[in-house]
Amino acid sequence: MILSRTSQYAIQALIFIATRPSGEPVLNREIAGYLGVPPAYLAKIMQSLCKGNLLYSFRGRLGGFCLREGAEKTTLMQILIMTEGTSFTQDCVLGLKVCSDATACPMHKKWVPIKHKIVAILKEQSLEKLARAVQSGKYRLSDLPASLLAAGRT
Amino acid sequence: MILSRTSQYAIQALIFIATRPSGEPVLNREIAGYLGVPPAYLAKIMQSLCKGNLLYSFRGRLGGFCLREGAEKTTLMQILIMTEGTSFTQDCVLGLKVCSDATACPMHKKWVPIKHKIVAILKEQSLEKLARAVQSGKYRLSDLPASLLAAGRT
DNA sequence: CCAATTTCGGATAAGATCCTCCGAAACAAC
DNA sequence: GTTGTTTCGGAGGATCTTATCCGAAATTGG
Repeated sequence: MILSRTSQYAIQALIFIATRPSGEPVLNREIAGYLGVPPAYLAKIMQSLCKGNLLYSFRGRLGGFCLREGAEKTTLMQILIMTEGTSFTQDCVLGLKVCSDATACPMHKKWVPIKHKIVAILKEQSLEKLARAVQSGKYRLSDLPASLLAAGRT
Repeated sequence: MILSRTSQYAIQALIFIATRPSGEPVLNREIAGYLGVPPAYLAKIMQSLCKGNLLYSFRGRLGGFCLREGAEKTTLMQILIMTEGTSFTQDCVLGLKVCSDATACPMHKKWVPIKHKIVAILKEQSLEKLARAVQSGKYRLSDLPASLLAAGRT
């Protein structure tokens, strides 16, 4: 798998929040229900996204999570650095500790352009943009069928 | 990490064997020593590569591993399917169980071309080709300094 | 204040990956 | 046959990721 579950859940959750009216806290329970992911685990991820200054959290009756000001501009690259660390676009494909243009593994020359392309695409995708894509109805954020999702919303 | 340790060790080991005279068995101990990887673990990986019909194994005094006939033509893609399964180039980036052109996640359209490019490159790289690159001296297969590697060879 | 709701924080369990160990089997050299 | 070498196969441990649970703290509404 190219991305950890944690990263996938984090991205999905953030996009979901970005599709909702900004400023209105969204419940962890609602997000987990919509995405079909384990609520207790998602809660941990949400916590770390708060610590990463992407989200505000509110406890109690009108509680939940919402994006910090400006967080709609966050790119997938920034999110992944938070969840996967910096190494995931830097490490050598073959696992060599040092692998640069000067001292390269036999895949280096072929791999570097791919890596750059991936990073470029990840930096292009903002939460705002991805949320709009979902809102357009052309793209999905969840495996759950639309009928179930609509039911959960009421 | 984009590739599992197991996959990395497998690829490294196979390329290493491909750099050696074909038909002469190479010891697991020698491979592990050259690559700087845990010998007992590598031994398990070698076993599975035998079962995958990439290697012959010989026990006893003149034992070791060598490539099966034609195995120099094996591509990285074939090796990775053995070690990672078929999912690693198929799965959705965001983790959706179903994500196709018809019913796509918001990253799908951007991601698919990258995935195809990766697969294309993996299919281009044969053990033969990679071994020659290492033999040319321009590329390295190991983190260990050349001085140690030369010492180990005697 | 009290009750209900929600996140927080820590502990812990389940699963996968990574890694080690050891006896057994196969093989070569003597 | 004996000895030394090597892979084979199974069992187990270490560590990381994924996931669960629960009491505590914060917040709202009555």
